[in-house]
Amino acid sequence: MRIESILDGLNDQQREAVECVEGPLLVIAGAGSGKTRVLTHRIAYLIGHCGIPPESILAVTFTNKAAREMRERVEKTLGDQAEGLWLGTFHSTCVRILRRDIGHLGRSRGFVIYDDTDSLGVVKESLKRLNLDPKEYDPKRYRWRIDQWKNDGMLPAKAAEAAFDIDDELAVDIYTEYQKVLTDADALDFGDLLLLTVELFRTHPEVLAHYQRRWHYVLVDEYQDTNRVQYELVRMLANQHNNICVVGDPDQSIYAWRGADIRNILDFENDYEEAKVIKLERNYRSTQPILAGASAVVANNAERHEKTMFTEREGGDLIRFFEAVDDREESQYVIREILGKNRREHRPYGDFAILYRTNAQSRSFEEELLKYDIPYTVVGGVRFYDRAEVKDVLGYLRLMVNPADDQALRRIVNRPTRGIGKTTVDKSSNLAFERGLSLLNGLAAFAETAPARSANKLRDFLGMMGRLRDEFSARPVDEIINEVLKVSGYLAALEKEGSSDAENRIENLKELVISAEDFHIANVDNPDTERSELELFLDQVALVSDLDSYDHQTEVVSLMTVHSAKGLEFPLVFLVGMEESIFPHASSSRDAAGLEEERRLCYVGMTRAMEHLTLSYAGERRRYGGINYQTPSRFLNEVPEELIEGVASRGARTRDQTLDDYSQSDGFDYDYNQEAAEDGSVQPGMRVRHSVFGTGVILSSTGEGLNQKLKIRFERAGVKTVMVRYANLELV
DNA sequence: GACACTTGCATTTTT
DNA sequence: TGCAAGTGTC
Repeated sequence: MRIESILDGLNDQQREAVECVEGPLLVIAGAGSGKTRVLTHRIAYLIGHCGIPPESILAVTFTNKAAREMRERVEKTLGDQAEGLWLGTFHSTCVRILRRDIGHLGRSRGFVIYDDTDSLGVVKESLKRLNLDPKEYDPKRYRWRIDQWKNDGMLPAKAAEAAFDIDDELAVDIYTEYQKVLTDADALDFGDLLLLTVELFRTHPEVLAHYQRRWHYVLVDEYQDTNRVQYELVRMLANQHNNICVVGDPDQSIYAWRGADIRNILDFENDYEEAKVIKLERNYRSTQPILAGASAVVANNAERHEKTMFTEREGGDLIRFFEAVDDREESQYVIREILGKNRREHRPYGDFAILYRTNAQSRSFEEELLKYDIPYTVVGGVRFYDRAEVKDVLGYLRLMVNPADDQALRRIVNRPTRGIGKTTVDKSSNLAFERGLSLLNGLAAFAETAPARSANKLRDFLGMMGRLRDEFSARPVDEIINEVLKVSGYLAALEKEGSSDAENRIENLKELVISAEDFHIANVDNPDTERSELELFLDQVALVSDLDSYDHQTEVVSLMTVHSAKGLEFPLVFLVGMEESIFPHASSSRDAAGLEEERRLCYVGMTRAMEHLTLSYAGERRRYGGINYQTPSRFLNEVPEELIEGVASRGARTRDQTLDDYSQSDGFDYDYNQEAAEDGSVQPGMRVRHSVFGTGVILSSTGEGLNQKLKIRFERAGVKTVMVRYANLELV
């Protein structure tokens, strides 16, 4: 491998980050600065130039998508030279370690992975065992608390030491019970995957030593989002060789609420002696106004690593502000802009993204997109593998692999309904608890004494599960799923229902079978002698997110939360709902830290845009049934005036005008109230009234006719730049 | 045990 | 307002 081809096309800082191979390195990589590029080229450089064997390199990311993209890019450069490289998410890395070594902790290697729903079920079960009323003791709150402890690397014993009041002590009791329930079910939740790996390393230095010997080079992506356990994990692994390279951007740390600790990245230089720091400050993504606007906003944060981003994409459109009368007008405006740009400028729909703070905001935009038949995808929301029908089928599969999986059993025991209801399950559950059995065995025990009718139903069910387990566990997954759908009566029940919803579910199940086929095909070449295909399949689906399957399609508008948009980019971005209480969100704005995280989130949202950014807000908005009067987000005031182009609301007229009016014309109707501009009579020095900004004096103008841009000093609103085309101007 | 009705609740969610 | 979980009735 020639060194030039690896270093070609990198700027000086990127190149330095790639070549600085030994010792601790922190790469502060601003938005759009080529972070992934640095990581992948660094790996290629290590292997292709330095001759480091791929198996002594570990690279960890947060998402499967990031891992996949990095792997693809590395393989593109190195081909099969990269074989043996360990590149995965934190969670998948830990799963692999635990599948091999969890025995040292006295746990079984065949554990299943519980998702959030399962883990909430475990909290409920724990409350029950402790005789606590779930109405008085909110299960969600305790799940949250337990999760915090796990993120902080604390098992129940540690948590007990740190508990500060009676309520927290009770939470420790629940946490203790929770871990017992998990262990009984031979299950690990997401937090356990990390926590137990760290625990394993802490208590078994010889195991840690094995991995330290193996990995001489450790790389971590999105380091600003690491929590305490992840921090410790990385630290332990890197401790031996000290060749640790972390990449991240403190300004894009937006997961503190999930336990991420921004200090991990801010303190890197103190934590690792003689750490080198390289800043990537050149942005390759956005035009100057966008980058300057976003940077100005985030500069208001106090807790910050100073950095100055720049772009060579000078010029470009100003950031557009749109003030709508209400949420409906906001969505109409956005969708009409999309439609207009698509038709007039032939912008493919894939160039557009609508970003919002909360998922609930997607609705009005979806409705509008549907009206105009514009193709779109909503990222996030319900994951494919979280759909009820998919989870049901997976429940059967999980139970086949692990008969102790009580959460899976509870889910599917009466789905489709087969006459095994709440009473039967409750009785069996009590019996299981008394005798220390799994719920499945509890059902079997209960069948012994139950009245004939329920006993028969139970025996049918147990027999079916037994047969599935004995005869199908070792088959290809797609075959197993088809068999489950058949013998459980699941498919038949859906077909009988015949509703469109049922048809939808059947479609989803077909999709599941297809993904199982794909998995089978991919797996044939690379058989794991120790674990069955079914087990591997379940591991994989437990660790995927909706975002992982998100493909940037060229003809589809993307809708998602700002959180989901991190790492993505779009030529044209609408960041909507820029209002106090939404963005920043009311429940995050109470303390300075929460507000700063919201501001970083705003920065993330704005920097997704490559060419054009519109920030919109509505004066009133329907929320929770009632109408709320909204004030513009404080973040809007933080964008420098000279970067803004204001666009006026169409005000009352829009509200009366129905959409049909638009679709009957060509959908565009911009020639309202332009009397003042039509004869070119608008000139600097004139006084005008703007429907939103009030009265002001025109300072300067550029362009002609409808495209004329005016800089106006408003008495109340300050200096704004508006376009005659959009502004509702009146001469005064 | 199944189904209709009521009630409470409503950030973000890489795994 | 709109949904999901929980409660009450047949």
